Amino acid sequence: MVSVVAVASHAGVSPATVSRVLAGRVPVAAETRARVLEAIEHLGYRPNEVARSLRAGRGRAVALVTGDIEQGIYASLAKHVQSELEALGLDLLLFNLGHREDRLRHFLERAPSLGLRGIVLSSPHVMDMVELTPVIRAAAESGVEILSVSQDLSAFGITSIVHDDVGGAAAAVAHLMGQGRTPVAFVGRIETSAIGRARFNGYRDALLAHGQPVDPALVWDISEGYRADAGYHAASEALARGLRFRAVLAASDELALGCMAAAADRGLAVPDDIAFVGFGGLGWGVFSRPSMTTVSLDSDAMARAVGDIFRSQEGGPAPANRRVIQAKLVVRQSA
Amino acid sequence: MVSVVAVASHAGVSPATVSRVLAGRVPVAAETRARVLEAIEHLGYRPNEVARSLRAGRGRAVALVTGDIEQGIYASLAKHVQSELEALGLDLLLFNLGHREDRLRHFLERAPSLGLRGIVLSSPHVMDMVELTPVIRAAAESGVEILSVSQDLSAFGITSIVHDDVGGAAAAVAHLMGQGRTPVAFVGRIETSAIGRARFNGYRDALLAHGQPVDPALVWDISEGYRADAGYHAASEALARGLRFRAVLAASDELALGCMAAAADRGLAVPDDIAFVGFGGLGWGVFSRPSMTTVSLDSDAMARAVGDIFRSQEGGPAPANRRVIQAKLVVRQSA
DNA sequence: CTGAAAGCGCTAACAC
DNA sequence: GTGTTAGCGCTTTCAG
Repeated sequence: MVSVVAVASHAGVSPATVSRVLAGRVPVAAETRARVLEAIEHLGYRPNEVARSLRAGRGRAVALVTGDIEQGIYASLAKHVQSELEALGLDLLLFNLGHREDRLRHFLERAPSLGLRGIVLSSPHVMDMVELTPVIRAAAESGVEILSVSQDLSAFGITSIVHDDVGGAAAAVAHLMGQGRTPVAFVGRIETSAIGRARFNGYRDALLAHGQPVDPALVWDISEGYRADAGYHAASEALARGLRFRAVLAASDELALGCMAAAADRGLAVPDDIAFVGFGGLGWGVFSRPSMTTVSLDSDAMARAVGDIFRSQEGGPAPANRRVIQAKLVVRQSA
Repeated sequence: MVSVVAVASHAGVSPATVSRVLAGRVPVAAETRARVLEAIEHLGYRPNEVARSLRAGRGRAVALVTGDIEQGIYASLAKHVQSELEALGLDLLLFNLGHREDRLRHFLERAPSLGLRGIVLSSPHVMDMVELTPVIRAAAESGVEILSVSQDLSAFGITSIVHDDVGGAAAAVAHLMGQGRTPVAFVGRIETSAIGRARFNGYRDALLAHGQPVDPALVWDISEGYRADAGYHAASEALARGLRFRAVLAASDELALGCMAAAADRGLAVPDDIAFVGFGGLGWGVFSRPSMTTVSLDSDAMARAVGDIFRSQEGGPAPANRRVIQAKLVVRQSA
């Protein structure tokens, strides 16, 4: 690997000067700079990022910690965050928890020694903040910017970028009520999911606001993950038990798809017999049949907000400790 | 950050001894080791990975370069590869090309300076190997292990892990022929996609093997991406033009979903009027209605093969230059 | 405006 | 078995 020393000797200057030309913050004689630039070009020199990181005390990587990258919403977030970071000259380290939340702690403990610039927590899982706080504080003190995307941890002093899950769920319920599709069931109140809980709260509050009861039998908890199979099983069981409901609000598009399949398998018409609303706004929702009405989340806006945090680190104004992104109901065929 | 020096002084030994205890390759007196371990524990010491990387000349990160992480198959691959790498103590750097292939070159140029352990190329895009070869060679010479996953680049000396796309496509065609669903159309021969091309070749060869003509009007190129909308538009147009076909083989599950939507929108019955086969075997395919017959790809097996490469780097036997993973037809309702 | 020198944290030689 | 030393490649004082 060609180093500063090689460039320096080729240009007949000292390594320090090469470094100065690279940094561009200190004046260097135009003629000297030209010679250095020529040498860099000639030798194909690339500054060693590892050495820079060691020197600087931190590197240029930001970790994205997801619950499950296979779920469309996290994949979408990963895409946009990567793109945003790249524009800032930062790299994205991907860490997928795969619903094994104990691994989060180990990762956080490793963070300072990895020289991470930041960590974007994007797990829906309810975290044991009592256990995690010391680790997070240690990381933060060593200069790692920690933020939560999707789950609100601002109460714990962690900058959070969240969707208006409550508002989104409420909009969905209002839409269903407006069509007279009651009762409305809810699927996806995973006990361990902070997001599932928030969406459930929005559903519950909206029902109450409309003077509707919240029927526990119509709230389907699922054990883990927001995958289609969980939705299928929950809805199938409800239908088998003869529960009466005219609509289902699901905590993810995948869950909603599973539910719709269960309805279809019983010969029910969507949305006439039962209407379905998903959460996420994933691309394929347009092409399911019936196409999916969904509370659309804006990964791009979330990613831009993440970018803002890291931009502000470079001297700009610090963004708010809590940033809320709107969730918008997209009405299609299923409701 | 607590360093070796701090640990050393706390344990009353030299930094080198601490390092030796950590490495575990050199004998250290049991009593000394215990003192060091105690100091490490006591101070909460974590070796600085950046310093290690600088010293060792390379780090512990492997980059996964995807075409589009939002596509289910790449998200799935990312998940499994991350998990596999983690077991090896390696981190995953995610780089999403987003179909802007010129960025690949820049990334490859940066690779050596990032101290990457390896690069997993997982883009379907046809690469300009004439342009890329020098960059790849430079990276390889600096110790970065480069491998291609999904696209066969073994002819260029790049270890490749590929699915049997040809065999998978052939199995799909054979299945459709066995049901008498001819003619069979193909969607997704993207000009710039090596994988789309491979799958098309399998389709073409299988048709010919069955004594069927390959009708150019039934091969739908799409401009970019394997998204559902492209499939929808291609199939809609074909139907609008009155083209006659009884089945469609799509180069991705997303494309197939789009095609099925187009058929549904025209009131056609699936699979009776037209049958559809996707490519990928994504989880939600079970829950589309009709559920999707698909050529199932095995991201997990691919990831394990990737893991094998990096395991072998640590001294084991080097795996073959080309590894083929079977693609298996999964028959569901759509065909 | 430029050079010399120190040092980020670690480990591999090389002594002892 | 253990300590001393040097150096990975870079940037940043500190001199000049």
